[in-house]
Amino acid sequence: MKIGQAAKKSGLTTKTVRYYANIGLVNPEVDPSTGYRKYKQADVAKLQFVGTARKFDFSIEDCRELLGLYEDKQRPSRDVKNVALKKIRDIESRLLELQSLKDELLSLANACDGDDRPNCPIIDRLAGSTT
Amino acid sequence: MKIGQAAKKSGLTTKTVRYYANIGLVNPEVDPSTGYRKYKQADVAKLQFVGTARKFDFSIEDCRELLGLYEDKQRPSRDVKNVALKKIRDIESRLLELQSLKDELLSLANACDGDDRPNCPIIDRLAGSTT
DNA sequence: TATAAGCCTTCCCCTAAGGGTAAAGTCAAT
DNA sequence: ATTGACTTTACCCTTAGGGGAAGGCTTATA
Repeated sequence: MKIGQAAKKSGLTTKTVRYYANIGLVNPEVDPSTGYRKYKQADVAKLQFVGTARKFDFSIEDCRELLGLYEDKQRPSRDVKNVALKKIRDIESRLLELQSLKDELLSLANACDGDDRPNCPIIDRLAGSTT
Repeated sequence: MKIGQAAKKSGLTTKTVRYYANIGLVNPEVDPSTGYRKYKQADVAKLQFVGTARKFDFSIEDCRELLGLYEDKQRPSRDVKNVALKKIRDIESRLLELQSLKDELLSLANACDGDDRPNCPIIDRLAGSTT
């Protein structure tokens, strides 16, 4: 099938599918007379796989690795689990950062009257006041 | 003072300070004979202010707005608080997303034996298995 | 058969917030 | 005068594509 249908079936945009072909992530056949990309069912499955992995916040390079693990039906599940655990650790550290950011912002916001008067602890804090 | 010292005092890189000048965020004077940027104390304070705001995850455009509020000593604190509350809402929605991502990844990882055998629920899920 | 619609191709510029590096001008001290 | 440290602009790089132009292909219809 042509790229438009492959995109529709995989839930991606043609732009994205073409991008994946360009970076060698999902390589379709190419009709040499027209230059049109031709996608098989297996290619669509890979596109869907990548689409799902991207939703899980895996980077393109992560997806490249996962796709390799996906295609190697004999690889130890340990290899896959390690990639997932690493991603989980990434997410956890971002969660911690964001949480503490939110906490400090929230306490600043709570300390700010938020009325017509100019006094503002938020600005004071951003300006470096240590109090 | 010249850019190197302003950068040091503000805790930013010269690259960053130059960038802020280029986008009109913190505008130093320029010596027309040499082209060197000249930073005053007030400029350094603004750089520090932006540096702190950036650590709070405010975008450059947010910083531009906050800098305006910082310079206007008469603005109602409400204006500042609104910017902060919006950022807090942003952070909260990202926290929710990341948390649910982490939860699903974690349950997948827990379901995966992570041993020598190839069977892997993580791959299965990425491949679209609804189970 | 002509032609128009709708698909496909490559190519280039755009995003956020700078980092890296090169070539060239400037400043301070020797 | 020269050396070394500092500064300038300018260009390319990063993520993961999005937008759109210009031109080729295909299919349906008049």
